[in-house]
Amino acid sequence: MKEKFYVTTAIAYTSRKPHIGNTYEIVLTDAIARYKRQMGYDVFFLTGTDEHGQKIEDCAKDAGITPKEYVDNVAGEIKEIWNLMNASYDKFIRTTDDFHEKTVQKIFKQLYDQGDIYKGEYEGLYCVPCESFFTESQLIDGKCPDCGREVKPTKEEAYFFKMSKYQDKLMEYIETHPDFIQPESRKKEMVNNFLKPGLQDLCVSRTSFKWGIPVEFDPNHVIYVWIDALTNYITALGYNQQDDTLYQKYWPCDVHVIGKDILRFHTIYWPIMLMALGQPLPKQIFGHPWLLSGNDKMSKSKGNVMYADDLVRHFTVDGMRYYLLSEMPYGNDGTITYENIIAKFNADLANTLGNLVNRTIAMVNKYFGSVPTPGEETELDKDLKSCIENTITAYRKKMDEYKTADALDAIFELIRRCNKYIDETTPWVLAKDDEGKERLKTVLYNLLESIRIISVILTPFMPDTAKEIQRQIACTDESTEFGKTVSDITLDNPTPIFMRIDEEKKLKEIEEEIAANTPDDTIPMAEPIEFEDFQKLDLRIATVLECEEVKKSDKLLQFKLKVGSQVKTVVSGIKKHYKPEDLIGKQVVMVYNLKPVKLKGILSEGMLLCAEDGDILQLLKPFEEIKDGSKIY
RNA sequence: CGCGGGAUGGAGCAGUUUGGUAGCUCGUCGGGCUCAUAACCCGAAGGCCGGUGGUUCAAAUCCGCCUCCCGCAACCA
Repeated sequence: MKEKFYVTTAIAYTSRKPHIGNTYEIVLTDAIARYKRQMGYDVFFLTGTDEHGQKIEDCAKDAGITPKEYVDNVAGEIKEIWNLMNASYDKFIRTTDDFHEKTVQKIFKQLYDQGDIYKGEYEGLYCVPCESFFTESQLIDGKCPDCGREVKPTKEEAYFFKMSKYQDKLMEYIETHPDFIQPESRKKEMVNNFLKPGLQDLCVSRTSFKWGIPVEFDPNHVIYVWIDALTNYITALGYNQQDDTLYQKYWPCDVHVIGKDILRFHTIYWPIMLMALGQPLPKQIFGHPWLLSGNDKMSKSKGNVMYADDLVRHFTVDGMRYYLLSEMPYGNDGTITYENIIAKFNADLANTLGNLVNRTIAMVNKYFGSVPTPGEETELDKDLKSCIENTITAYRKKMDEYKTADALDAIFELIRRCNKYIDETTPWVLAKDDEGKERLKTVLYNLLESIRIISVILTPFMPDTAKEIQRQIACTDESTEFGKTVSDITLDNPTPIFMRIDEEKKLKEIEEEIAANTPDDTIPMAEPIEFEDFQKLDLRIATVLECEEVKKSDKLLQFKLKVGSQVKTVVSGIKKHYKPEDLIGKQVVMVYNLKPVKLKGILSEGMLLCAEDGDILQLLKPFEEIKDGSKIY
C-alpha cells in the first residue's frame, strides 16, 4: 500500500483578493504535493478559505451586500487564482461549508463539556456612559480617559480555552520532536515569546459581532477565529462526522505549510486543541517566509501590490511558478520586482532551458529526421549520465526538505551541463561525415533523453512546461531512468517553450497598464458634516518649545507646546519622520480641545495635524509665522 | 536592557551547526562556436565576508561590545 502524505496550506482570509505573496503559499505547497505524488505517495492536498469575522462583516457592510454574498465573491476569486496557478489541491474547504460549521459546533461543545472551555468574564474597567472598556494603563487619574467619570470593574461574558493546562505537555512535545517547527529558527521565537512566559487562557468566543458560527448552547456567542479556522484541517477530512474514512486515513497531517505570521497559532493553539480532543498532533509546521515587493511589504497604501493574474498575463503561469519557487530563500524573506522576474525568465527559462530543447530538436530533425538509435558510449557520455544521476539525487534530497530553490538550482546545473555537452561534442562537425554521424546518433539520443528526464523532475515546479517538453520530444514516459526515449519517431518542428522577453518594452507595457488601471483620483468623501460639527473642533497654532523621544517607543515623540500663555504636553507618533531637534521652535497645528489620553504613561493633551501620503508624512504649519494660540478656521 | 532574524564582489543568494583554499546565478570585459530563441561554451576582472576587541597556529564561521536594516510584541487618537 502507498504511504500517505497529507499537506495543507493555511486557509486564505476572504476579506479581499490575495496578492502574489499570498499566492506563493499555494504554489509552494503545490510543488510539494506534486513531488510527493511523483515519489509514489498517496497525497491529500487541502486548501480553502477562512470566511468569518468582524472584518468581513464590516467589508460586506461597506459593499452593501450580505456577508455571505461577500465571501462567496472573494472565495470564488481565490479559487480562480489557485486554479490559474495550477494548484492540484484535492479539496477546497470553506469555513462557511455546512459540514464544517456543524462539526465546529460539536467540537466546541465537547471541549466545553469536558471542561477545557469555560465560560468566564472578560474583565475590564468599564465606563457606563461611554460603553467602553479600558485597561489600567489607559486611565487618567484612575478615571475614564474619555469623560473623566468613574469607571468600575466590569465583566463581559466570554468563553475561554484553558491553554495553561496543556502547556507542559506541548513544551515536551516540541522538545522531543525537533522537526516539528520549521525552519528551526522559528522555534526559538515561539518558545521564548509565548511558552516560557506562560500561556494565557485564550478567548474563543465573541458577542460583539454576528458573522461567525454560533455557539450552539449559547447563541449570543459566536465562535471566535481559532476554533473555527484551525479545525478546518480535520473537518475537511470528515472528523467527527458520519463518514470519517479520509480522517482515519490521512490524519495526522504531515505538514502544514503556513506564513510565518501565523506560526504561533499553528505551533501553540492548534496542537493544544488537538491534545484536548485527544487527537494526534501534526508532524510538522513549516513557516515559509514573506515575499516582499522590492524592499517593502506589499500593501495597498504603498501601491506596490502585485496580483497573480496580472503577472501570469505577462510572464505565464510557469514563469511565475518558477520565479516564486526558485527565488524564495528558505529562511529569509524573498523579493519580487518586474526586473528580477524578466531577468530570471530570460536567463533561465528562455536561454538555458528553452533554447536547449529547441536546438536539440532542431538538430535531430536537421541531421536525421527522426529520433536516432544510440551507439557506443564514450567517457563524455558517461559523465553526462552520472551528472543526471547526481542531479536526481540532489533534487530528491532538497525536495524532501522543501527547499525548492535548491532543488531547482540542481536541475538547472544539469541543464547547463547539457548545453556544455553540445559544445563538447560539436554535432555540426560530426554531421559532416559518415563516421561522425554514427557518433552523432548517440549524442542526440543522450540529449533527448536528458531533456526527458529534466522534464520529469521539473514537473512539480512547472507542470505545463514539463508536458509541453514531453510533447515536443514525443515521449511521455515519466521514469527518471535513462533510456526511455523511443527511437525512430519523427518530431514536429520545435516551438520555443519560453520566448525571450524584451525587458524595456515589457517594463513600459506594465507601466502603462498600471497607469491605465489606477482608479481615477476621485477621493471618496467621508460623511458630510454640518458647519456646527466643524465648529466643535478647536484648532490652534502652537510653537514647539521642547521635543524629545519617548523612551521604549519606536514611534512616539513628546512635545511641549506653547499655546498663548499655556504650555501643553502632546505625544505624537511621528518619530520615524522627524528628528526632535529639527522641530524645536517650529510652529504646528494642534487639536486644542481633544480629550487628554495617556500614551506610554504620558498624558497627551492634544494632537498634531499631519498630512499622509503612503510612507510620507508632513506636519502642517502656517505659511508665515503667526502668534501661537491663534485660532484656525 | 521585550523577543527574534539579517548585514558576504555591481545585483540576488549559498557557505556559519562540525573553524583551515570565499562559492553560485545574473551583470561587466575578453575569447570561441554556429545546431539554436542576438542563443550556447570558455576565460578574466571584481569581496580586508557591517564595525571593533578577544579566543586560536588558523575566524565569514566561536565569544564580547557597537552600528544599521527587517519582522513580532508594545504602540501610532
